[in-house]
This record gives sequence, C-alpha cells and structure tokens, in this order.
Amino acid sequence: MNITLRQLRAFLAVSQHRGFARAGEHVGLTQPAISRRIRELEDNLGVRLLDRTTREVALTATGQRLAGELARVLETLDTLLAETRQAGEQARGTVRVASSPTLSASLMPACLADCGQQYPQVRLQIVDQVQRLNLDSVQSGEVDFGLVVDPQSPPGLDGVSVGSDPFVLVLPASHPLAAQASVGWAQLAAQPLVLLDGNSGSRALIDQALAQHGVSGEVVQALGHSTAVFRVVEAGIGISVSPQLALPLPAGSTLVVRPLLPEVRRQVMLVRRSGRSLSPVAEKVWQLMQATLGGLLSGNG
Amino acid sequence: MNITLRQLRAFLAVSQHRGFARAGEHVGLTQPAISRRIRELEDNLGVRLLDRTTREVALTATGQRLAGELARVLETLDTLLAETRQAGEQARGTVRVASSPTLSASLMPACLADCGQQYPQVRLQIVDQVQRLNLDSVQSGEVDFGLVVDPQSPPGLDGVSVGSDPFVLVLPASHPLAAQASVGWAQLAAQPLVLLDGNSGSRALIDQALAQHGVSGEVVQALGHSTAVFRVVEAGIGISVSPQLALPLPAGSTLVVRPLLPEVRRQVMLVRRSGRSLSPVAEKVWQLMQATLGGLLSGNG
DNA sequence: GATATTCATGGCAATTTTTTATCAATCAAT
DNA sequence: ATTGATTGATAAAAAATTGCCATGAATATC
Repeated sequence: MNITLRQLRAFLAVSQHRGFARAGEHVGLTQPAISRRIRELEDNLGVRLLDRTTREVALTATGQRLAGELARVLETLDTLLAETRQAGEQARGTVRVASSPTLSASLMPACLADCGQQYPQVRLQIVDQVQRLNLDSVQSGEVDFGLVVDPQSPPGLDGVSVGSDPFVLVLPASHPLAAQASVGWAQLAAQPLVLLDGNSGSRALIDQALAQHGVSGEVVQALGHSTAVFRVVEAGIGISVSPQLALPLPAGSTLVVRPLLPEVRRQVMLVRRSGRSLSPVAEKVWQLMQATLGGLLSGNG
Repeated sequence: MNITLRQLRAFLAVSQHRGFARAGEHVGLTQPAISRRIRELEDNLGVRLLDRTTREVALTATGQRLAGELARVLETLDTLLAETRQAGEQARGTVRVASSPTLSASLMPACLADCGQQYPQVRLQIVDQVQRLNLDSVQSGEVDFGLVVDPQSPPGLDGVSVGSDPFVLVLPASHPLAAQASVGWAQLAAQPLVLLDGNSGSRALIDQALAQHGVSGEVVQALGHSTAVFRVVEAGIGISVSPQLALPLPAGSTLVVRPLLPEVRRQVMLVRRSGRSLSPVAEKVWQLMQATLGGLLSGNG
C-alpha cells in the first residue's frame, strides 16, 4: 500500500530509457520485475503513468509531470544521503577538546602535530580551562571531549585512561631536602607548601596523598598555574608538589626536582559524555589522541 | 544495500517522537520493527544517527542535519505524489473534443450541458472541424478525443459507437417525390442531388448507399455544411440526402423531409487514439459523453 | 503470413520484513 | 537498597514481499 523508492526509480528508468526491458538492464532487474513495479506504482497512485503499446512506451500527461518533478526530488534526496554518508567517512571539520592547563602545555602540542599530519582537513581546537570547567564543558556538549586528570566518579561521563604521571617535589636547590636523591611524603610535614589551587584536578590528589601519609602540610599559597607556583617557590616562600608533566622548569631556574616516595601518580584521561556518540570526526581525533597520548605517557611512566 | 523510504520515514518518526515505541505507534509498527529499520538505515549510511540510551533517544550531529533536510525533501515528495494521485481523482482542467459540424450543432450542446452540471470545474472545448481534420487532430493528440461519423477502418484510432442516425430525403414541398410518405433510394436515380462534400463523414456513406441501390445520382452541388445544402435545395437546384441529425430545417423553410427506404443509418462514434490513455479528466468526460449520447440517439433510432 | 520485439502474467523459490516473546539497562520511588 | 516501570535490543517463527523463469498476447516489419 506504500510507495517505495524502488518503484519510483523504476518509473524514472522506464521514462528515461523508453522501455521496460532496457530500464531493467540499467537497474539490474528483469523486465517482469519492472513491469510489476510500474503496475504497483500505478495502482498505488491510482493513475496511469505510462501508455504501453507493444511497440513503444509513452508517458501519459500525468506521468510526464510526475517524471519531471520526481527526477529533481530524487536527485536532492540522493545528494542528501551521499552527504550524510560522507559525514561518516570524511575527516574534516572542527573538533573542540577541553584540556587542563598543565596538559594543554605538555601533551596537546604533540596531539596537535599528529592530528595536523593525519587529518590535515581537521581543525583541532583546544579549550584551555581549569579541570572543573572542562568537565562542565564536556557534560554540556560545548566541547567534543576533554583531556583531564583523574576525575573521581565523573557524573555522566565516560573516560579512558591514557597513562599516568607521577608527582614530584620542586624546591630551591638550597633547601635542606634538596640534598636527598629522593624525598618521602612524610618528610613534607611542617614544610610550607605552595600548591595549585582547588580548581586544578591535581590538587585533590595531592591533598589525598598527603593525608594518606599522615602529613598535614601547611599550604602557604595556592595558585592557578604551575608557572606561578614555580615563581613563588623560587622566591623562597615554600616548596611545592607538582605533576611531573608541569616540568620542565623555566630556563635559568634555581629550582631542583626530586622524586617523591612512595610514588603517587595521577591518571591522565580522555573523557566524553556517556550515552552520546561523538561526531565522526571527533571520533577519529579521539582515537588518534588515545594512541598519541598512550605513546607519550608510556615513555613517561 | 539500498535505502528505502520506510527507513527514512521511520527515522523521521523517531526523531520527531523521541522514542522508538512512540514512533512505531505513529507509523503503525511495533517497536522492534522500528529498531531494525533504524539500524538498517545507519548501516546503509555508515553513520550513527541516533544515540539511544535506555531512557531517551537523541539525534547525533549527523542525524540532526539529516533529519532537518530530510523532512523537507520527503514533504516535497509526498506533496508531489499527492498531486499525482489527485490528478486521477480530480475532475478539473480542460478537455478538447473534436466534433464534426453536424454533430457539434445537434449533439454537443446536450453534452456541454451535462458536463457543466456534472463537472463544473471542467472546461469542455469543442473543436468544430470537418471529419477528416477531426481524425487527424485525434491522431496527433491535438484534441483528447473526437465525436465523428462512422469512420471506416480508422488508422490508429479506437472508437465506440454511441448510436446511429438515419439518412432522410430533404426536398422542396413542391417536388413530385414530396407527395409520397416515403421514398425509395432507387427513386433518386436521375435526380439532381445537392450533397455534403467529401470532407464530411457522411458523404462516403451516402455514395455507398446510392451505389448499393444501383443509383448513380448526379451530384450538382457539394457543400461543406448542411445549412448551405438546405439553402441550395430551397433554391430549387436539386434535392438532398441528409443525416436526420442535421435537422430541424431552418424556420420558415419551404422544404419537407421524407424517410428514405430501406433505412440507411450512419454510426455516430467517439474515437480516441489507440494505445494511448486519456488524461483522467478526459476519461471522465469520455464516459459522460458516451452515456449522454447513448441516451440521445437511442430515442432517435 | 512469419518473425521479431515488447509488455503482461502465473507459479515457484528466496529473501525480506514483521511480530511475538524475551532480555538488559536505567531511572524513579518506595 | 529493592522494586517497578519504561525503553531499546535480540532471537526465532510467521507473513509478506520480491525476483526470476517460462510463458502468453499484441503488434510492427519483412
């Protein structure tokens, strides 16, 4: 009872090739199949579209009008479908990735490079924000996905770990602890600490690690960005626990770096909305970044 | 491998009703059927169109673009198909009917009246020509069909008889033969005859009837229209054999009419191109005229 | 007339499609 | 927490469709 595209396509083929058998060849069907489809279409429409004598096929007035319009409509439809198909294959367009400040500086450049090489048509745009905002941006769909640090139980987000990054101690070369090759977390007790502030994804992890080792460090300064933290430490205000990825230190710095034992690592993760799929392009970039970051961080610990 | 309208319609329904089961209700299918169609469509396109969580269905970016465009395209298509369907049901438009002069005056007025009453939206246009031209016009498709007189073996035309019409003798009241209640064909021998000319459909029949009765009437005048014939007869130039339908005689005429025995009738026929269908409107008018003329001519003989 | 070409038709097989149950996952409310 | 309701996915059986083959019927051409 319903008109199908195949009936319409058969009709167009017949009207173009002026013959059922010829139309069949072009469509890949036998003549009886065409015959039936045309009859079905005519029955469905309640109108005779083709006058068939045994010698030739001619469009009726109604058929003529239909054929003309139909050709346009079907072409539009085919174009639309082809475009949709391409959307899945084509790697082009813009992908927005939210990234935490430290990671934007340390990991994203390599991703940008790889992406530019692999998918020249893709514009990979970094949205550099503090972790809390990043998660919101991913959740709201404002960005395609995010590169963040160990978000505990992300609400409505799916994440995959791409590697981990240890925390290290950053302190002036003149500091007593700098004499050791490595420093234990417990030794940080009573030390004045300069840390990233609570908007950073790492801060909660650092606090947790300190608490775990019974240390209630005195945080004398909390800052938004590692660069600022290093400056303050350099000024002798205190010492800092920093993600290794925040290194290297600025050139000419008088600071030194020491491993913190036992090693505490933060997970670096890619996160996306759960239950929602990425756009085809974003999916490709997601895969690419997973590979790129896996390579980078495996070498890193 | 081929995308069907049903898949596309299912997709649109889902995108509108935000749910497979709800979409199914509106389309008249069960939920699994919808589920399958959507999957087929996505497989065919190679793109995910809908993100389904167990709680809600959301369009992907690709799906969103497709849904918007598709709604327009399918609406266009549906409109086109509806129009085509209507073309078959709707009785409106112009129908051109070729008609021989005598018939245009005698039979067509009733047809015009009936048609105007039955199908007010239809414009029934009479193409009043001599028979020969009428047949050509029908053949070429210049008119939808024709109302003609007994065309022997019409080439490429199909005809149906709608009745017949006897030939009668028309002559001055003062003529010797006018004294008889009826006249035999044989009595026309040696009479000067005023007849319709060869372009008329009746002329060949009259000649044939005369020959059949061994009469080689002397045709002193051949004219194109019955009105002219009557005038010439009235002028005393000769007597005439005329189709009864050419009557009544002009008011105030001094002529009289006598039956010709044995009765010879001409067939009145509707003719159309063989192998070609009429437009839906023309088909309706064809049917109507067949009925109307059948009624008129059955009363007539 | 005989032949060739063209569309229509009936029967049978294969494929496709739909439905009927069922499952699995999630959200909401007790 | 557990339960209940809602939603989409899945498997198997049933129903419908679709295709091809072998014909038939009509007509134009030689």
